[in-house]
Amino acid sequence: MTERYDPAAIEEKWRRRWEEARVAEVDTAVPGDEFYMLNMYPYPSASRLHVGHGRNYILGDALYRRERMAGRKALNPMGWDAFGLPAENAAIQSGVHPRDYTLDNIARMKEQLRALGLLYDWSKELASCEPSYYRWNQWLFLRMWERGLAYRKTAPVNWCPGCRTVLANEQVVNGRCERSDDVVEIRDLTQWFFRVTDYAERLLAGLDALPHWPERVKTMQRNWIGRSEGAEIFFRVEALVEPIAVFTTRPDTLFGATFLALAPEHPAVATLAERSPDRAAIEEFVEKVRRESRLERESEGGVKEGRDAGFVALNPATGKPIPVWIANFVLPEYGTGAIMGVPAHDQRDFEFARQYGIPIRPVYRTDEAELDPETMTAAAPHGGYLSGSGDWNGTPSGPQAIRRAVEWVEAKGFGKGKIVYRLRDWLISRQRYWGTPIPAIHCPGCGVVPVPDQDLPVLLPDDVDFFGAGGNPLEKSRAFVETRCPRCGGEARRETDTMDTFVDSSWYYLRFLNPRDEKRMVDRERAARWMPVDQYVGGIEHAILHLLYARFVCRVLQDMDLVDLEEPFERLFNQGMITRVNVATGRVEKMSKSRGNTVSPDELIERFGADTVRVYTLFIGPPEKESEWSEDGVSGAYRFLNRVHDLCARVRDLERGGSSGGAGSDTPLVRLEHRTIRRVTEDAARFHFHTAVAALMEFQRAIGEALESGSETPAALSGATKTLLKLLHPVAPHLTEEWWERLGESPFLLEAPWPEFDAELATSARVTLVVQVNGKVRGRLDVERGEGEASAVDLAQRDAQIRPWVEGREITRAVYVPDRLLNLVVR
RNA sequence: GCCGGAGUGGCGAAAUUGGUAGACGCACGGGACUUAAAAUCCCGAGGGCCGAAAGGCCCGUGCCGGUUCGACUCCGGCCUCCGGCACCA
Repeated sequence: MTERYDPAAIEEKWRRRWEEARVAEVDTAVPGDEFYMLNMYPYPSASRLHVGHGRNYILGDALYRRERMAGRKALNPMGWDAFGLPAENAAIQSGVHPRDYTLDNIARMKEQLRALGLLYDWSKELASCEPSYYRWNQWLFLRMWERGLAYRKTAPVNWCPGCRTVLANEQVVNGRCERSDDVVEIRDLTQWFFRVTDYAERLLAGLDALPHWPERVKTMQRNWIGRSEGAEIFFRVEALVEPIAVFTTRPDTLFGATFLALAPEHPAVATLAERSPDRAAIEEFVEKVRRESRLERESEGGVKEGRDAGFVALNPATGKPIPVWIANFVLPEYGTGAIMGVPAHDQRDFEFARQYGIPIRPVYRTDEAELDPETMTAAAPHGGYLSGSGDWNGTPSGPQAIRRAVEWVEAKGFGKGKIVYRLRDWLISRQRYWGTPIPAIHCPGCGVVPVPDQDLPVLLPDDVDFFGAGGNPLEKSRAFVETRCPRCGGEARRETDTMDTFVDSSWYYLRFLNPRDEKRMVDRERAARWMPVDQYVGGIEHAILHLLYARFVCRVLQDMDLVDLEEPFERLFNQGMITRVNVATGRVEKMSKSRGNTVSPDELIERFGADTVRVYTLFIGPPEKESEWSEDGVSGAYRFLNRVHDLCARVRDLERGGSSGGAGSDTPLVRLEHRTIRRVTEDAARFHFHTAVAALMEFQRAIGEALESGSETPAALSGATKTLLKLLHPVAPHLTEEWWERLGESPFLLEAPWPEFDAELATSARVTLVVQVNGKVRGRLDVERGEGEASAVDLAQRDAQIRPWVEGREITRAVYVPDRLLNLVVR
């Protein structure tokens, strides 16, 4: 009949045409109607994209193309999160230099992005492993150091004695090194931190100013920041000069504090151990807990364990002595690393107290019912409201009582009100080679000295040894390590820690606006025009860390007056993951390289073309939900594009035959056309391309039927077909560009305006009115739009289907929803 | 335990504010075209019951209850699954 659909030829042709015309490149210096579209940049360790990631980029491209057709000047850049552990592991395992490995993967992934027909402004491309990028990480670090936002402190790390390396949590399996199987030690190392906790309050408050962020992400960030109001209370302890500070969210239960518990890591523990007759036992316990992995120690159902330190503290409220314990469930990094134990009003304290026979003393009588009666009678003879013994009127629990309790604690001089956060400072040090060198120099005389700005960038050396004795390869590079102190000129050592890759990704959205700028990190003026990012698209897995750090760094830059911007991402869209059945486990799991259930788009592109892969990937389901991948549906997408192709060919032949007659302005096809424009426009606005494609499938079929039956003029058919091409373009760009041109229009369809609908024409003239009797559907009436209630009731009563249900009964009520439904309530 | 999300045909799913449940697609069945197959096109289809058929009735959106003329949608209680976080004081 007609020529066959040849996706390979069409797609290569348009990839070239778009590239040659540089359609995606924008001059960020020239003002326009800016729309900044950003995909989270890919991490080129996985060597190939899989369809799970593919959905991110395909959706992003569809949104981008849609914005272009809406007439916006739109920027859609792509960069590479190029540093990181996998590249370094590849070097150790296969001897490939991380740089070669990374650049190789970038090249391959770029090829895949191109094959999918994704339009990026490659003139803005950046890779975080280039000195032109990471020098600004270093510059930022120095500025933060000056402001006290970068600092050093000790923190425990997983140390593998065999590899002489620090391990990531995920490299520790059952307390052993994943690679060498050595038992992992916990070592304290002095490391660099960013003081993100200083910004906790602002980061929390800022969430309220993000109406276009998914609620679930904001909730996750709120929980992560974890603000708690309470009080810091001081307990005098015999044998210690300084009192022990505890943090509690329930100062109102102070009367019920029957023990004090310290984290084994608490600084006072060493002193207590020294002065204890039981020193060996305490130290042994401390060591044991410290060896437990974080995971074990914090896991649900973990065993609570403690040792009585053998000393006594004074409860400031009762003046009575209480025992001091050391307990594994007290965490050193939260609050003060010490708690007051109130077994009557805290589940954990209760369990601990029962286990070790510590008295339980309720403060609120109303809470007694919640307590174990057995233990209560045995251990807690005392009861009574605090109002009786304290200075405030205690209403059990509640924010009111707590607020009053704080005031009371302050008035009595027991302590002071305090807000603590669950959020911890951002550990940016990595004992790795493949990252941004931290620009610091250790001088025996001057201490830790910053690298002067004019010496930036501190280049990552290429010739390092990945083998031999293990450890950070940078430490063994004499050319790198040996340097001079910038202050005294004496011999000194360079810092060999490198930065966490989240530093790279926390400001890259600004750098796309001036990627080759050697004079400054960010361009204030361009940022003022382009920022915030209008639409950020990425996976839900970055909901907390990346997005929180990006918000943090943005505020830091604002405080440094480098940009006038509080929040970097105005609209955020997080796709759900693509899942797939894992043959090994039989379970449906998220698609990931480590689980080995990935599908590469390459083979599908080869078989069906990129347009089919795009249509199917978007058709699979709503993008915000997770979707299970199955290849069974791909042929449906392919068949649809074939039908579009055939339809266009026939419309072209019709036009060649000489068109006669103008397009009708109010025909069934025209009305459907407008209805389809409305549906697709609205669906695309909420990223629901799956229903948009469904609408386009119906539209395509209707045009085909009209063509077959001759019920519409050639002009109407041609107009409808071109509308179909426009609406389909964001999803299937190559095929639609091709037929746009073949039907005599000039390229690019990408630059053609998005069609508009006429609200009047988008509604059909006749509607189906559903008739219910007592809420059950009993018939349907075909009526004029806007049919009145009286005549609808009349029609219904005379309808053969409906009559038997109402005949001989009294209609007590009629609910009429015009153009939709008539419900007759009968008795 | 806490937070978030979900549960609808054989499967992926749709139903924009409470108003025709299952659009669109996959797989399946039947038919057309073909010497044949593939491809393509057309038709059918939630379950049960009645009927020769046309057609009709009942049930049906995880479970139980409620509000309403009317509930996939709202409210209360529960179950299951997925994801995230967690002895956070």
